[in-house]
Formats: sequence, C-alpha cells, structure tokens
Amino acid sequence: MTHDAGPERSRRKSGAATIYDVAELAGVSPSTVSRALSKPGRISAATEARIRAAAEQLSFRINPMARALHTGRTSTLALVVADITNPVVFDIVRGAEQVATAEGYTLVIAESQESGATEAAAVQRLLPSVDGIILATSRLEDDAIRALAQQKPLVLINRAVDGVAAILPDVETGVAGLLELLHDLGHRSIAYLSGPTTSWVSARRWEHLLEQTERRGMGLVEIGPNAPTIAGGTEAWRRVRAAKVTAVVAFNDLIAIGLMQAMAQAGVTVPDDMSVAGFDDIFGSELIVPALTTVRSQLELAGRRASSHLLSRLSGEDPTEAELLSTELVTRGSTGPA
Amino acid sequence: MTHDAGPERSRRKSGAATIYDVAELAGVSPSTVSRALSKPGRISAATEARIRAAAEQLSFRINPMARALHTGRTSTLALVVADITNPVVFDIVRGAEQVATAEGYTLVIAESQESGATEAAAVQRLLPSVDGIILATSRLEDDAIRALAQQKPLVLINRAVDGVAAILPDVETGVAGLLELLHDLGHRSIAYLSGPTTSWVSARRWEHLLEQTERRGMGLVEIGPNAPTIAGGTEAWRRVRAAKVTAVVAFNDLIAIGLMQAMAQAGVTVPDDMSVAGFDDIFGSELIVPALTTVRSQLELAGRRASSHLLSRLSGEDPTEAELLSTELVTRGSTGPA
DNA sequence: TTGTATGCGTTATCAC
DNA sequence: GTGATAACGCATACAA
Repeated sequence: MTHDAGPERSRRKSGAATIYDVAELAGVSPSTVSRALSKPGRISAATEARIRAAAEQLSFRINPMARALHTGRTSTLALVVADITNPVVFDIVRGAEQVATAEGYTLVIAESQESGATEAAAVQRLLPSVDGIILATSRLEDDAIRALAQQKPLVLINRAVDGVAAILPDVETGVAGLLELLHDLGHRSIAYLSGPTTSWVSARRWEHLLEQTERRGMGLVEIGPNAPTIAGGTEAWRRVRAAKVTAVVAFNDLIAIGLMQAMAQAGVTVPDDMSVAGFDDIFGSELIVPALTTVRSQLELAGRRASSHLLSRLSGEDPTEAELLSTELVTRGSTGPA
Repeated sequence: MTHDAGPERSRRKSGAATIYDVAELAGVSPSTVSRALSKPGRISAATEARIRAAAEQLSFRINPMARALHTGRTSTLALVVADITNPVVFDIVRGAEQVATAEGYTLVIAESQESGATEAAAVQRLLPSVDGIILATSRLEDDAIRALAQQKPLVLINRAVDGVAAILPDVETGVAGLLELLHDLGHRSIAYLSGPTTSWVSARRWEHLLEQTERRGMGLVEIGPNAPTIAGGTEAWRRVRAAKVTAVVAFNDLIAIGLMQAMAQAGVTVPDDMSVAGFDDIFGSELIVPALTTVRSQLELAGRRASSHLLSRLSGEDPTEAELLSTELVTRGSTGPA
C-alpha cells in the first residue's frame, strides 16, 4: 500500500525535483537531505551516499531562491559598469566573473551608460538580490556610495570614497614614468585631455600631472571635459591644435586614438609634429599606427581583486580597505622628441 | 494600547521592509499590499494610494527571491558567451543587457572559455535561477542544446540547431559580397583560415565559400582549425605562406589581425603581396594598418533580438524561431589587386 | 545521527 | 474590494 499509493508529495507539473523528492527516494526526511547536501560530514556516510545517489538520479538542483529566502544569501554579486563596450571594462568583467564563478557565485551585470541616475536605478534594482556590489568607475556621488556601502558589502574600482573599500590604480607612479619620458624627449608644454567631470581617476591623473609638471618646470593645460570615447578625442582636436603644445596626454586610450585619427585627417604627423599618450593599454592601442604610448593598468586583476574582496568579507574576513594596483608605462611609437 | 504596543511583526534586525510592514503602516492586510503593488487597478484607488505612500515611506523593495519562490519566475536572463574579452561578444552583451534592463529583467553572464564542459557547468548552475537562456556561439553539442531548450526558453546566437530558436547572421550574402570583391580584384586562389571546429558559423562560412568559389572558378583551401584569437592568426602564417594563395579570408577579424601582424613581421606587404579579409568588424579592425576589409555582423542587434525573443516567449507569445540578420561588406585597405 | 516543526516574503485561492 | 490562509523549497532550532 504505502509504497504503491505513490509519494504524498511528488513533484507535480514539470517542476524540478526538490529535497522532498530526494528524501522520499532515499528513505529519509527532507531535513536530512538538506544537511547532507549543504554540510557534508555532519551525517552518517551511508545515508549521505544514499542521498547523493538519489539526488543524482533525480538530477536534483538546489533551488537558489528558496535557499536565499531562508538564508538571506543569494550567492550573487553585482557588477555595475559605465559602458560595457568600453574596452577597459571587458577585462574588469572577465576578472570579476572568473573569481565569482570559481567560488560558486554568479555575476550579474548592469550598465549605467555614464549616467548617475541610470546607475542608481540599476543598483536599487539589483540590491535586494545580491550579496555584494562592485561599482566600476562609478558616476554616483560620494554620499550615495557611502549609503549603499552601509546596506551591502560594496567595493569600488577606480574610485575612492572615504570609508569605502576600493581597488585603485597606482596613478602616481604611472604619471611619473610618463612625464619622465616626455621630459627626456624634450617636451616642455603639455596638454591633458581630461575625462568626464565625474571621473575620479581623471581628477587624480590631473592632480599628479599638475604636481609632476610643476616639479619639472613643464607647462600644462587642461582641455576638457571629454567623453571617454573615440569621438571625444576626435572632437577635442581643434582645441588641442589651438593650445600649441608639443605633447598630449589623454585621459584614456580611446580619447588618444580619436585624437590621433583627427590629427591624421588634418595631416598632422605623430609623433613628429606632436606626441600623444594615453592610459589603460586597451586592445587596439598597439594596433593603431603609430602604436600608442600608454600607461597600462591591471584591469583584469582589478576585477579579480574586487570579487575576492567581496567574497572574503562575505565569509567573515576583514580584508584591507584600499588596494593599490601597480601601473606600467608602455612606450611605443606615438611619443617622440619635441 | 493597540497603537502603542508596537507592531506584532515589526522588522527585526536590519532587514529590509516587507509587505507586512507596509500593510501595518497602511492599515491593511498583507495580501492587499501584494495586490496593490503587483496588479494595480484591481484595488480601490484610495487604499492603493495609502499603500504606495507607506511603501515609499519605508522604502520598501519587493524581495525578488520570495516572489520567485512562489511564482517560479525570476525576472532574470542568462547569457553564456565563449570569451568575454572577445570584442565580438561585447556588443552582444550590451544589446542583450539593454533590452533586458529596459523590460525589468536582470542579465547574468557566464563565460565558457571556449570549453563545452565549462559551458555545460555554467548553464547547469544558472538554470534554476533564470527564466531564459541565451547561448552565444555555444560550444555545446546539438543534443545537449536541444535538451536544455526543453527545460527553459532558450535562444542561440550564431548557432543553428534544429528546433531551437536562433538569431543568425546572413552568412550567404556576406560571403557572396566578399568573394565578388576578391574576384573583381583578380584573385583566383584563396585560403580560408577556419575557426574552432565547434564553431557553427565557421562551418557555414566555409560551406558558402566553397560554393561561391566553385561557381566562380576560384581555388580555395582551408587552413585550420585556428583559435579565434590574434595568436591563432599569428600562428597560422607559416601555413598561409606555404599555401601560395593571393588572398586570405579569416574566420574572424581577430585571426585576420594576428595574421597581418605576422606578415608585417615577415616583411610581407598587405595588400600588395597578399590580400586579407575578416568577419565581424570589431573595434580595432579600422585601427590597424592597412585597415581591415571585413564582413560586418550586427552583433548588438543580435543581443537585443535574443533578449526580445526570450521576453516575448515569457509573456506567452510565439515569436519566429529563426531570425536572419543582414551582414554588410566593409571594404578597406587590406584587400587589393592580386 | 536523524526527524519534526517552523519561518523566510511573496502570491494565489478562497471566503467574506 | 478586502482579509485569512496555504503554499513555494529550503534551512535551522529543537526534540528524539
């Protein structure tokens, strides 16, 4: 009778198997199944084996939502980026995704399209369903970020906010190396093509540029803000030409490439007529002619570290709040004697 | 008393507000709150307003896990790609993300690293927590894909499997245009640098290449398989040189670029000594010198269509199973007279 | 070691 | 139109 009447709680519809199904097949209670699957070892080896076999047979997959509802943990990390098609973020995404996946976490991704409002909306939408948040090149205000950081573990990439964990590039040494190069090449008058006003990194680069040029007795002008895109660089050309400088440092490689395209169009030769350098060393920077001198950041590593940071906090550790990633000057053909 | 004793079920800990909190504040029952928030209109305007005000005041956010547990719908889409850093997938990701977000869905992303096993694992992990799946350039076997498609709404990008929905590039016209160009330039002997053996698109391109060259009386050899990367192209150079052809068509732009780098290294001039063409028109293809002739695919559109397809199926519609996206020949400097 | 009972926050079914 | 109540699948406190 009892084994013929069928399961009291068999799976109806086409739904997936639950721990109840597994429990029945293994001849144990659901809670035992739960234990066997979540904390192995705290159960007799024999029954655990039976349960695993049953789970396998029913191709049981734990329901993440049900688990999350109870535990409050979703095993999901959110990554919010300004612009998915910006080569800079590819590597960040990859690094973050790899570490997350390796640790059994899922990465959800959202794009703010360089807009603080869009970013805020995305974060609000994701907030309830993730365990932690990575904000890459955030366009949010400091206060907004601090408020978020109080609700969930949060880590910034390329942005520093007091009291909030961050993975940052070592801007200073990168800028120093670049300026030493330009100085040695005889450049005494430089233009900086800045990024968006909301870009923390752009502001830092500017500050260090200012400091270094001062120390070396070089002239420096800021031209911007510019959209951090190829178009942004192209559009800046007229102002660059008017500035009468011998070298241009762009906020990023995209802007540098756009500028070089406009210069080529105008018959200006790089680096003979003017030197150009960028930041990031994106895919494409060594493809362009002349190849672009740039300060390479460790983007994939930044993504990895961001995920790692969150994961260690989620497991109760207390990782260092700020992490500085070294940068490296990559000298190529776009810089030459003044 | 009753309004002083405090809520029977106030939110403990730091947890977010629930519909119970809102219900209490608005003086209604939880089920009324649920109705007011999920299906507006089916409730008296006055109480709905009160509820909305209360929800606002408590900054109530619905708990997606709790909802999902009951409804079985997660409002999440999964996108699995072979290689996140491949420029081809950037646009796919962006398109898919934008449509998903616009419709209130979240996009989770996973990388298979060109491995069928990794891809299978990723899909299995994501399966229980998403409403639909996008497989971009899948490395899975046909049967595995069909099996998945039976469990959840699934759509393929750049891959065709009988009975499974797919967004595909119109390979034929792209290849035809490219071969017409090469033929007109006098090329009669062509090499195809194929992609991975598991690439459906590579196989299709080869087939159409074969058909078209036959029709035009041109010679064609296949060199491959090659990794769909710059390194893959570079490594293929020796075999290309040995093949004594006047033009090379690469499976994708990455391979074409790698090949051109190796050729430059070897002192071979493009297009004078040999013409080169690719597929995809990725970022970087117009940066390289000479700029790459290529067949452009509408990648972002493919991503958009994939999300749209899934969303319409999820809302009960029955969209067309296969969608063909037109391709466009972009003629640049890497192709010239034989 | 294993089973029982309960709750996580929401939606849906059924009354009123 | 609105309010009880059960149920979604899992994890845990407690009991055995």
